Amino acid sequence: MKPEKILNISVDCVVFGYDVTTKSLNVLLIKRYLETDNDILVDDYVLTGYHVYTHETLDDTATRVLKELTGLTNQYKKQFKAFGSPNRLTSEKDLLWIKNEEFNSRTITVAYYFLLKTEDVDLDNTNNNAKWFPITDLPDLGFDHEKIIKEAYKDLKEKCLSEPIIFKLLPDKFTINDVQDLYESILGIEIDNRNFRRKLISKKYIIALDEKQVGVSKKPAQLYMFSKDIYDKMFQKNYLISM
Amino acid sequence: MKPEKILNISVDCVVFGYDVTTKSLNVLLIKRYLETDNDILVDDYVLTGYHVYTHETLDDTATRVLKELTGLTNQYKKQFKAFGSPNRLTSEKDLLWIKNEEFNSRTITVAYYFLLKTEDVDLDNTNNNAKWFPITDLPDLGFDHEKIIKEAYKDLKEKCLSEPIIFKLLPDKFTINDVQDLYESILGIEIDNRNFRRKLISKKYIIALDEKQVGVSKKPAQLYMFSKDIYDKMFQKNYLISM
DNA sequence: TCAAAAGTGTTTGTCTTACACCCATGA
DNA sequence: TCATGGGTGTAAGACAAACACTTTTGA
Repeated sequence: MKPEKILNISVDCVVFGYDVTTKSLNVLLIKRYLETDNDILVDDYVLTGYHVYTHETLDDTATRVLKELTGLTNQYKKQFKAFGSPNRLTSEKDLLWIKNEEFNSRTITVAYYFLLKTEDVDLDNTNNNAKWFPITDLPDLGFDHEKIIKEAYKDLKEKCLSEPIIFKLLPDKFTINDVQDLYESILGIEIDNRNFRRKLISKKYIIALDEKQVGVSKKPAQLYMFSKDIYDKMFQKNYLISM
Repeated sequence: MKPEKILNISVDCVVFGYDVTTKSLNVLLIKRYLETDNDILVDDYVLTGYHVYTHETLDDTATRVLKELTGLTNQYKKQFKAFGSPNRLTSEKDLLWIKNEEFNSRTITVAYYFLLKTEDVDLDNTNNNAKWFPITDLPDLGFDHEKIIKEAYKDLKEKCLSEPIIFKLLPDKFTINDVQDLYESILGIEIDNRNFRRKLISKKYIIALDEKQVGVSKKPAQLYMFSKDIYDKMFQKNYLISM
């Protein structure tokens, strides 16, 4: 039985990756290009996404979409919002583009974001014209995808304050300063290094390894890892009313 | 032009209301009943919900659904999750029920919750067999609506810790103990009255009125109100990393 | 030996917690 | 005058914030 697309329901994925060396939080986007003999009709970027198949859950669709783009499975994903405005795909450009595609202009999309390690993604093996863009410097975007990315980013900012999802963006072994840099990138703030260090090291689920950085041309830093096991065991949501 | 339903996309609404006198957080549910000559085929409750119309945004649909059930508009609403499992409507009961309705068994629903003051809802004027149930004592529920309610409740628990949405569930004039009781109901915890009082009163957006309770048979309590204006002005999300 | 980033302590103030009794009122 | 829920204060400990210099390393 051939899988059957639901023509008016899609899943779009905001793929976040963090580049440790440039200290940049990035989003993975796909080139959209259409021209006639004389004219460039469409030349921008969009999120990766696809129809939901009739036999799939929404989570399944998101997982499939990520796998097709990056080859990766088992990445952190979160469904954060559905977008369903009747005119979300009705700009001139978007209608032109849709003409060549198989989907309904009245499509509702369920949006997910993924957090993954950029080092796990090999863009040269994708034939999608996929490219990383810093969240602070996005290109021209098609459909309502700028809005979707903004919402994903907002949710990520909030979530990273209350859950240790930030480690999904880092290599398994990281330095304290890596974590601080990442928080600073995501939140757009500066953090005092001494206070941050003390706070992070005091968490029982942050484990110092018997290892230091290698191949750096300066003093090599202590490496740490995040223990999900310990986190899960000790963590109980603390109900501190702090509005 | 007659509004046209999208047959595979719906919005379901979890309507939360708080009953100050019984100190119970309640959900508004609708009776679902179907019988043959001999048999009761369906006898349970469901959330209020409806198809999305082609010209509507998802928010529009939610607003319309609430208005049709309660007559209310301008209530706090939040889209919290989309549900799209292929078998979310495929229990025997649900299929029987759907046969009499106009929708597709492969329907995706975008779920919202509303927070409102029970006193604003006049159930006698609705002809929907709608009824309030305590969140702690829900009846047998149709479709995947138990799951939807659980997720809504989870989101509410989290949100009420970081945003002052709790006041949407209270009358405009309330006592400190009302607020404490409500937090205790939602979170299922006990809170120290003196500490809570101090903390709440210290918020600049909690304003003591020149008024006390009337018609109570004990010492009447001081009344307060919540000032959204002050809250909005002073509030900037404080980025305290507290995982 | 130098450049660069890693790493380190203390103080001050604020916030959280734990805890028990008196007060004002209407019946 | 009594029953009921409203309202009050303090001390101890934990946590957050501000702040500048020394150390280690590879080049």
